Amino acid sequence: MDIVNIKKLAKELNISTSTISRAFNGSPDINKDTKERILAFAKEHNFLPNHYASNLRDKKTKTLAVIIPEIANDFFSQAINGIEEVARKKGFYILLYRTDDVFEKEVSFVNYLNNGKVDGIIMSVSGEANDHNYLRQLESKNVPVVFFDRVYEDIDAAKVTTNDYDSSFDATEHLLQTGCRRIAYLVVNKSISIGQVRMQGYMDALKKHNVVFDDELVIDCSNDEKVNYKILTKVLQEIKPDGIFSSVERLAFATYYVCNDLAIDIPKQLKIVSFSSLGIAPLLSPALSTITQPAYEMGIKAANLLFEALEHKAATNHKRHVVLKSKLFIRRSSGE
Amino acid sequence: MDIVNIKKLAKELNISTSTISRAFNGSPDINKDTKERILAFAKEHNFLPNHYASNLRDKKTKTLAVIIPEIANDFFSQAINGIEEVARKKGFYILLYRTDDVFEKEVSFVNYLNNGKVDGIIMSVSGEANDHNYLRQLESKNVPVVFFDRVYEDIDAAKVTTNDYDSSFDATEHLLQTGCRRIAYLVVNKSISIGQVRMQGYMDALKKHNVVFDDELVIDCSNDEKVNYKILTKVLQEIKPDGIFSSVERLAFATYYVCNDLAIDIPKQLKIVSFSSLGIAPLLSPALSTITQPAYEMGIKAANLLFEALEHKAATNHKRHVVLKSKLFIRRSSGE
DNA sequence: TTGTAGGCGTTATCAC
DNA sequence: GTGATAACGCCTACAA
Repeated sequence: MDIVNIKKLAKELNISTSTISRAFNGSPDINKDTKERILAFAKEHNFLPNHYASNLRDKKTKTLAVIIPEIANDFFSQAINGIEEVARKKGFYILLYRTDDVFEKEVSFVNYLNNGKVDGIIMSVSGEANDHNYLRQLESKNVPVVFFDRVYEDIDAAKVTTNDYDSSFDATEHLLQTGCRRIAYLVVNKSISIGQVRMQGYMDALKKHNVVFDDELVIDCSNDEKVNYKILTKVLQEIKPDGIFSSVERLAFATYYVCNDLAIDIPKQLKIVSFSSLGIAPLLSPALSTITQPAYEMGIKAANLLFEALEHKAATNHKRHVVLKSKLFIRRSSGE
Repeated sequence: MDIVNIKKLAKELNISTSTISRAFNGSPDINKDTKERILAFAKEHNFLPNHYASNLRDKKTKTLAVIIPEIANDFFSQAINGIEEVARKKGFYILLYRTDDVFEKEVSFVNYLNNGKVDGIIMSVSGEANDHNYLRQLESKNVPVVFFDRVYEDIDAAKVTTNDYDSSFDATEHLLQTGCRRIAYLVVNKSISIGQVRMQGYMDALKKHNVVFDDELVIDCSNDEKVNYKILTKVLQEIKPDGIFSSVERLAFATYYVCNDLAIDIPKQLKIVSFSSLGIAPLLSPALSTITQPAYEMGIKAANLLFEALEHKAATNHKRHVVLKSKLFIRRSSGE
């Protein structure tokens, strides 16, 4: 017997489809025995209500989209874990999308979602200096959005970030205090707000310590490892910084590789601090000093904000911006 | 104007819903001008066909589920990247689910999918010695399944694995050749097939070199880092192996931490080789010798197998098992 | 407590 | 090349 829908089940059981529906939806208006009989029979025949049909009826997808620049990255994968944790408790499922930091992919995916595909969206964005109207359209369709880590300031959505300015200031100051005077700032995308905020912390720390900001020391890197290797090789050979403040984990690793090949001693000749969520930073050679963001907690918080918006549609007008604290871990790469 | 569905669009344009539908589905039976007019108008009003309604009609979800034990793990996140890559090209989306290596979660999620929620499933499994009937039910509903890395041998589905036996044999032999005689085998879940296959390679290498297998040297670890730390501390203090062959990346890291704290010198006092997809293994202190699986390629392959099954439902009867090759990288943790 | 009927938004079939 | 209509599987008034 190949029972596939509520109708056939109804026929088999000599019962109406509505009663069956009630059995599956925790309705109080149903006899306990009837319900048990239905559920038992359904289970036996391996039946479950079709999610798409239910959704078509009541416009609840129980699904949320997570849009991030990359997956194979400790920060993001930990954040996903946090989001998943919350989503699961709520009985929600996750549609995952990776933008590779390409703005167009972000736009096309968000547009695709713009038709009742998901109940809400959690994202870390990829393109700053662009038109963000595709996001405003979601708002008009009541699909709440929560940004985490990388946000668009011009969009009125809930946001979860970390105290990037302070961390960057502290990390730079730390490098200065260990004696660095020519600190390079490594960044992938200067234009996105997070890159700017972090750079501001860096600049202000320099200023406080009367070190002149040198434009040459702001190193714009790429997403391509080989390109970064070349860029950094050139920087270490020609610009010769004595400190590195990396706003992106990947760039710190690239620096390590270059130092290995150029036989530059970390931390003697070059001190390094980097934003990083790598759990095994202490195991690197030398142990990497990190600004570690609470990635998992950020995921949890972002998901909670989303569910708040979902659950009290009304109170959604005051969008919240939650700022969590990162932690600076000083290790051998910037110490003695 | 708040156009939300094909009907209202039709009214606005003085055109039938069928024509609009045709415009969106690349039907040849439509006047080019009409089509352009419709698409332009739709775009202007931010309309897209509702995915759930379409699905209800033609039973194509354009979505596939990816079920894995963990996300924050280089192997799996790289594999997801590969899967995503292929899925995207096919216009498919990904529903991600993490089992935390808990068999019950795997079952409950798969059961949830058992109602037309997705077109296919790619998974790396979590519970070996169990009843896998929940998976057989998918088969009857024509939801193809592809396993990767961790598979159930008793389920007739396409599989993508690596040459685990050979790699394990080679890694163990390498340790023996560097002089190790008491090599501990670290494993998380002895019972799953992948743990067994890797252990067999280990045992056979021992035998070939006339080293007696010692049960005491098979170290059953957990998913909890603190517990592992304790277990490994005890092992290094009491059982005192001179080599470690770790079937799971995480356990190698734990060993590093323990060695740091016990002041055990790697590789002088203890040599280590581990399965690992960590890109920065060379940057560890000391650089970690790894068996590196082609995670990304495995994801690609798994997704391709799934699409094959999806596209030629007929030819699905001979399920394929693809075996890719891992690579042994010998670095300082097991050398001089 | 249970049943009937209409509709969610789309598309395939058939007619024109 | 276009339009009317039924159906996909489910849920919720409303009626009984």
